[in-house]
Amino acid sequence: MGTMETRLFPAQRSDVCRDSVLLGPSEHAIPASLVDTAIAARLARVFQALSDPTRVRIISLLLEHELCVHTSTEALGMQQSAVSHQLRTMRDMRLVRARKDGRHVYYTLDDRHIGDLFRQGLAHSQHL
Amino acid sequence: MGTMETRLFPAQRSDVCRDSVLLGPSEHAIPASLVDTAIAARLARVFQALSDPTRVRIISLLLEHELCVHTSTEALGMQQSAVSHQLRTMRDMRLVRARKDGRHVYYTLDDRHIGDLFRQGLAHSQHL
DNA sequence: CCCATGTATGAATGTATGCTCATATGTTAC
DNA sequence: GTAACATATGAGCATACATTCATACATGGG
Repeated sequence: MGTMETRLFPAQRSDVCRDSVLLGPSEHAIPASLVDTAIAARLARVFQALSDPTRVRIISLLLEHELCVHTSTEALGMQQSAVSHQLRTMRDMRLVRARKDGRHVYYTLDDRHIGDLFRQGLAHSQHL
Repeated sequence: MGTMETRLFPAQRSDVCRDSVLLGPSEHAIPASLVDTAIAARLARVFQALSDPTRVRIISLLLEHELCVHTSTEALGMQQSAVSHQLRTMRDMRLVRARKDGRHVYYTLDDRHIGDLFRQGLAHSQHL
């Protein structure tokens, strides 16, 4: 966690535009914190996985314990097809895992980090 | 952080389908953790704000200090118009704040929580 | 074996969204 | 004023994606 030490709120008037006067016109100092394109894409993908209301609600459902598709469908008040499609998406995104038992399929959150992100996002969205 | 105590990985076979046997056919116990539709929508919106590679890169840029549009544009290697459009979106989403100075406009992260979310998401995306 | 139940999936559709191009607005310098 | 620079914005386009409908697949009960 403490890998990236960055004070967020200096709000210094230290723009690189000023630096460019010292460095020369095209010699802009690109902030070292700029993430690589590939990294950015992966990170965006993670957030995108959580960027849909239905998926958010599914995650909240699974925070407590695993649920089968049928129950989730009823809890969400949506069509079974829609839920299955989302669960498929979420499986591809490694958000959930499926366990088959007879004709039921039970879904669980794949990773506790997902729950953590969910909760932190929730905290932020409430203090907005 | 410790507001919601949920063990994520009991993987108990405690689905409500089983409970429904006890409760009656349509008497499914909906997990209390299921968030309200409005809450879910807001939360999804927060994550959606971070769900685009360009926005992610912009956030990473602004982690260190404020930057003007021009510098950001060069750092990102994108068209000025594209960056301005994104910054506009991000302003609407309360991700960034603008400060005007002469012909420059400097952007900062609006809230330190954004940086926190960013870092936590980054951590998750890397351990995937 | 047949039927009900639980789940998955493909096609179609509507909508959201990110980018580009062109252009408008605002500011500084000459 | 006029030119150069910095930023914003609207229209158009292409793509991504969430849902619905119809249907297929799988399993268990009678």
